[in-house]
Amino acid sequence: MKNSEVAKVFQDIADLLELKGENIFKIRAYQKAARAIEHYPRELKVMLDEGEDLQSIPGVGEAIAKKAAELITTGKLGYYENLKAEFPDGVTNLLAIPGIGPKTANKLASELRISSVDELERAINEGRVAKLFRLGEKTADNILYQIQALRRKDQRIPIGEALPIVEKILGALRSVPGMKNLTPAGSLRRFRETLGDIDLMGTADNPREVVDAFVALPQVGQVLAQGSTKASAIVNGGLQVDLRLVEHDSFGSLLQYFTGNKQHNISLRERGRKQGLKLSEYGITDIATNKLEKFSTEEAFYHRLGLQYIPPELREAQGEIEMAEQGAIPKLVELCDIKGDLHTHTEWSDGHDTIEAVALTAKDIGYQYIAITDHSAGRGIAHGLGVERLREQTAEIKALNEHITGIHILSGVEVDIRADGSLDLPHEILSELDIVIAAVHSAMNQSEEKMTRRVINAIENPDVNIIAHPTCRLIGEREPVAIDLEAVFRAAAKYNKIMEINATPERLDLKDIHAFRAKDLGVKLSIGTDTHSITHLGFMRFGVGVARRAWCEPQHILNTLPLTELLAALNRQR
DNA sequence: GCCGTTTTCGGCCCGACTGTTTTCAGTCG
Ligand SMILES: Nc1nc2c(ncn2[C@H]2C[C@H](O)[C@@H](COP(=O)(O)OP(=O)(O)OP(=O)(O)O)O2)c(=O)[nH]1
Ligand SMILES: [Mg+2]
Ligand SMILES: [Mg+2]
Ligand SMILES: [Zn+2]
Repeated sequence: MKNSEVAKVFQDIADLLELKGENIFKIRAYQKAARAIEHYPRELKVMLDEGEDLQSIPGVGEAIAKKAAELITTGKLGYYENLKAEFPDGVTNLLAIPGIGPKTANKLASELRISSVDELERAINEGRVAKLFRLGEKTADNILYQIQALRRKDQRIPIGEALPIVEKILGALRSVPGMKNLTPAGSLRRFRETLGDIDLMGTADNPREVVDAFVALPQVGQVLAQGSTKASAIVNGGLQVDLRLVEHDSFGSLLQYFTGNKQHNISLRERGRKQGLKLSEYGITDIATNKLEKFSTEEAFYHRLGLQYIPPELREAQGEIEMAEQGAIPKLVELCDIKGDLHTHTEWSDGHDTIEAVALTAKDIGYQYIAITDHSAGRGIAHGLGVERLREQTAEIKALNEHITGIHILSGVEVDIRADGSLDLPHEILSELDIVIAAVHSAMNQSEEKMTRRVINAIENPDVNIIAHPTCRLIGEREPVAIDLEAVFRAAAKYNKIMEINATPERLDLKDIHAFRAKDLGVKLSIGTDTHSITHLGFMRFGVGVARRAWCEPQHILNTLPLTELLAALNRQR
């Protein structure tokens, strides 16, 4: 059973306990544990197999660890089954409707016997909901609207899709009079791979005026909430934007609050409490004197708490506060540390541009080197290169290297890993190349055992340097293949092979928590854009974002090495 | 249910907005 499935069960337990009216802190404990498990860098099943204690996960104690073990080993959880039996099926679906919390859901279930979204819709249309105590016409209308919105919209948006839209919204917001220090926050600033909404913030002499001007923008549709310091609205026909404003001198504390994540904020605030301090978006209040201290920067805010600054990408409540206490936050890799791109395609296979165009664009970016890694001729790949074409390409690259200055082109290939684990090209040609990346492109529904064996086979192959997009997932479109990454990483560490962080925004593969685990096991990583057109070279920022969320420093990333050291490292591998 | 550099018991983040409220509960960020 996968972590995501375990997390779902605990989240569902939390929902059921809410409906039941259980102690709120017990509910929060389940919610916290569910989130922690969902984002934990190791599979709980593997931990159990290796006899490790699940209580090392923050928020997981004796009771939840025991329940998780039962769930994973037997596939069922008695406590959960009993709890579910107390409620009609599907009643927790009501809680997914924005505006409906446990009290309302409970009321709907107990007084109107409603246990599904469809039933709720009918009841509203028949006027039964508005008659309930403390509900009314407006509330009923709002619920109806939210039901329809929920049916339209497809959950979370990949960050790669969101960023161009965010740029447009930022452009429009900059024109709002009085708006200062406009800044992205929330999951967008933390660089999560998908975003639930777009959180933007700023400062103003008069926040209310700016909020009013925001909702009046032509791009802004339905306004979900609007007050004197913030507004939530649907922008560009779908995306929810949360805009928050404070006065100028609270910029640092607002940025801290609004960047999150929620659990990071709660943990930080609990820690502050123990020092007699009350933390909020307005600043830090000394509880004894009731004096509010304001902060213009986040750095000062964290320092006031005796903590090292924590980069946004690390604020996921996975031990970063304890590390900051000890001054142990690493200096994360940055875009400017990247010396070249190791995964690109040209018109020689399925790319759009010439080798020269790709190389010159890379040079403009400031890279020292660029690897051309077109596809091999394997099954399912259009325009892949065979031995002869690859030799021709190598000759052309050699010629180009002689007349282009300021950038070195590596000749390489992205060789297909066949279903049986063998490579699509023979040793003779692979050994002539500067770099060989290998990847799965077909037969993706193999069993976990087969797929794992297949990829480890490629890792063991002495011609291979890098395993590209190891799980083959496409965010929101294709699930990752079934593969035992723990075993793959151990093999990569043993054979000194590199795992790729594929920076194409719909891939981001390895993803953050898996890259973290690989790094922890001593596996070196590379970041490659998988460029198919020169504009894609800019995807590097997404890969760096993933690497930062994986706590990577420059030393963990192969392509932070300067050219001569890179070539030496590649040679040592083969 | 979790957790501990004051604690193994008794706390558990803090504030904004809405609707229906005659003073605040519910929900959300
Ligand atoms: N202190 C505190 N801060 C919160 C709470 N809920 C949200 N925040 C802060 C931290 C969040 O990152 C930020 C934005 O809230 P969102 O609901 O948009 O969450 P976030 O952007 O992290 O994730 P998302 O991708 O939108 O699901 O507001 C809370 O309950 N307490
Ligand atoms: Mg958000
Ligand atoms: Mg938000
Ligand atoms: Zn590729």
